[in-house]
Amino acid sequence: MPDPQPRKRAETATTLDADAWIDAAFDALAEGGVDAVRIDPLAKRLGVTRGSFYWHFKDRDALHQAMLKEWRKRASYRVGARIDSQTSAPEERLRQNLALPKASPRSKRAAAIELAIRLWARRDGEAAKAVKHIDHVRLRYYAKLFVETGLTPEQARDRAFLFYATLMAHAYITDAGAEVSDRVAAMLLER
Amino acid sequence: MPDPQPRKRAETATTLDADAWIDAAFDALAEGGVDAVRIDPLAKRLGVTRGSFYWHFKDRDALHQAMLKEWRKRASYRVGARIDSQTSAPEERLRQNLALPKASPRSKRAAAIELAIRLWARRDGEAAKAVKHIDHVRLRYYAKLFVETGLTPEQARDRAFLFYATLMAHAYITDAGAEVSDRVAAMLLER
DNA sequence: TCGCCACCATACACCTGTGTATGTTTTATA
DNA sequence: TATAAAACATACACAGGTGTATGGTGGCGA
Repeated sequence: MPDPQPRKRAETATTLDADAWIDAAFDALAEGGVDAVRIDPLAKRLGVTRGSFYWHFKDRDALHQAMLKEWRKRASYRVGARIDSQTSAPEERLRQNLALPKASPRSKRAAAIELAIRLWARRDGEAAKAVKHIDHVRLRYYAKLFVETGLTPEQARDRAFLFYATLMAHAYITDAGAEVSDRVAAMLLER
Repeated sequence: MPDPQPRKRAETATTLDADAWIDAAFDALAEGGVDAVRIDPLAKRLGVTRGSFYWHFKDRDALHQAMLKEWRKRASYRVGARIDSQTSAPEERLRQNLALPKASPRSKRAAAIELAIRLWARRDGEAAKAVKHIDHVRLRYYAKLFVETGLTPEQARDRAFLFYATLMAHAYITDAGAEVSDRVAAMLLER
């Protein structure tokens, strides 16, 4: 996710470095959960020392909160981007949501991040709020699309749940079965 | 999970204490992931010192492997128990699988454990093997039941995937929607 | 070009966890 | 009840992480 937009020179540099810390933090999160988001290892990855971190963040918890804020933004953005997309047919947009996570390296990382945050949410209230919010946004969005395909609101909610569940299972179940989840997805869209 | 079966007196005491460590380890796993499975905190919970641990286990990794072994046993047992159950109707057995995780305290813990192990599996090969195995066992079992309801093997595999996905979503999505997942489950069984 | 400030490095005190070596107590069996 | 093994406690060396205080450096604006 490159962000080469310069606003003010000084401010860009500051923001960019804080984002670099956050990006590295997400890498660590994907690999080992929240507890793996440690300052010293991140500093080694970034080629700097702890001094840099404590310039951009107050403490470790500040980084955690910044990560949650960033995740909320990204997850909401992905939904919003599809809403504003030109491909107006709802079936097509749903199909895109299924096509994207096709075992790409990025989607694997995203799945690991979601797993880590969901586990994190079991002990952290803020993380729990973020997960609840994102789940709500996604389910609302999927239901909205299914309504546009002609289903009743109740039917659409049920179908959206199944749709979301299929996405999750496809991402979390290691025993692939790619063909199976493909046929299942087709079922969800064409019935 | 009480296990009041005495085999030999001495051996029972030994086994019981090792299991006590493993049980406490699962508590820590559910709350904070593998990294939270630390010897000293566990010792404090159990009211003993590190000396006890290093009597029953070689090192921390030995405890981790023992946990994976135990999880494989439990997860397989749950499926096996339903297979040997008296309620022979496959629809009824499927319904039981849906009814059990009804937000009970135990099922919440089990869900957290599964989440933690799935995240763990991203960096540990043994954990990955265990998850893959359990997923396979469960999907096979659900598909078998759906075949008994009259579906073709291919239909049964698809339906089993949806069924498993619904279970996972019900356990992992915090934004409850209990009614929705109930209606969805009914759909999966009655169509 | 001079100084200031953003940015990072260094050094320090402290804490928590691991693993090991060696006591000390309990338990069971002869 | 004497005694050996089982089960746990204690003490130590070491590693890695957090936070803070303070020192260094490079760029850029007057």
